[in-house]
Amino acid sequence: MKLLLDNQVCFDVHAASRALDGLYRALLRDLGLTYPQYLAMMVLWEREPVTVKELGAALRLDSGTLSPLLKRLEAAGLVRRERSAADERSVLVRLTPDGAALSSRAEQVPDRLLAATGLDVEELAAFRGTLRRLTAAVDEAALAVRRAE
Amino acid sequence: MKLLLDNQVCFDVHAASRALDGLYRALLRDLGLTYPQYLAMMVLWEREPVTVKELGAALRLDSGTLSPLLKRLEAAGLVRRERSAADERSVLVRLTPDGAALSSRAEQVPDRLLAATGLDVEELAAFRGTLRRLTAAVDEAALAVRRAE
DNA sequence: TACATTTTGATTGTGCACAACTTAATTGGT
DNA sequence: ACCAATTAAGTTGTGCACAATCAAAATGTA
Repeated sequence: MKLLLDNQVCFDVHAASRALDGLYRALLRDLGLTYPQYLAMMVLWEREPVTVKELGAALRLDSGTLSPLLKRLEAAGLVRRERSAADERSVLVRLTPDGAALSSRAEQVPDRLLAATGLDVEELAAFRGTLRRLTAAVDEAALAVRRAE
Repeated sequence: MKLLLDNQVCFDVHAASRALDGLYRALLRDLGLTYPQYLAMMVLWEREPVTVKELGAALRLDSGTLSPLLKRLEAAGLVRRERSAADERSVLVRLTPDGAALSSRAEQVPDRLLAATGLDVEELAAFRGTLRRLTAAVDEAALAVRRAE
C-alpha cells in the first residue's frame, strides 16, 4: 500500500525528534530546564538582552509559545522581563545572576548529547545538510498549500 | 562557544519535525485530521482491529497520548472502541464505515508530501538510515542516563 | 495633525507528548 | 486455591506548539 512510503520519512523525523527530546529531558533534569527552555537560555547566554521577537526568530517560535515559556523561566528566577524604553511594544529579556550562572552547569550537555547520537563528523555534516534543505523545502511547500486555499 | 554545535543537530531535527507537522496540518486540514491522528488511521487502514497497546507500539506512543487521541477520533465518528472479549484489559479499536472511507481521500497525501521534501530516492534512503540509527542510539543513551540516576 | 496600517506581545483554545498514578484484569508461584 | 506481581488503559498535571484574536504602541500617509 502506498500509504507506508511517505510516512516513514516523516515518521522517522518525528520519532527522532521525540527521542532527542527524551534524552534532553534526562540530561536537563537536574538543571530544571526543558529542551525548549534550554534553547531559549542558550540564546540568552550568547547575547543579552534579547526581545521576544528576536528570540522567536532564532528559535522559530511565536509568542504563543514563548510568552508562557518565558513566564516559567521568570518564575524560576532565571530570567527577567521588562518593556523596552525605546519601543514600548518590545519586551527585553535578560538573565538574572542565577540564569547566567546556570550556563556553567549546562556546559557538559552538548558533548554528552553529541556522543549519544553516535554519528561521526562527516555523517553529521551530511545529515544536517539534508535536514536543512528538507526543512526549507517543506516550509516552502506549506506556504504554497496555504496560498492555494 | 561550545553550546552552539550540538544544538544545531538537535535543533535541526526539531525544526524539521515542526516544519513537517505544519505541512501535514495544511494537507490534512480538509480531512479533519491532525498528523498523529493520521498516523493512527494509517495503522488502522492496514490492519484491524488493533489494540491500544499495538497502536502504541507501532507509533511509539503511550496510553496517555493515545487515549484522548482515540477518544477524539471516536467523537469524529471515524473509530469505534470496545473491550476485548478474550482479555478484558485490552481495548480493540476498529474503523467505522466513515473511517474506512476516509482512506481514499488520504491517498494523495503521501505523494504530495514526498514531493514537498525535494529529496531524491537515494538521498532519502541515506537520510532515513541516519535517522533510524540516530533514534536508536539516542533512545539507548536516554535509557543509560535513567539507569545511572 | 489625524487616521489607517503595521508591529509587538499577550491571551485563549485545541491538541500532542510524557511522567506519575489509579484501576481492573490476568498471570505466576507456592 | 490464594495472593503477589504484572499488564492494559485511563486519568491528571505539566509543558510545548500553533491558530486566531486582541490591545497597545509605533509608523506612514493624506
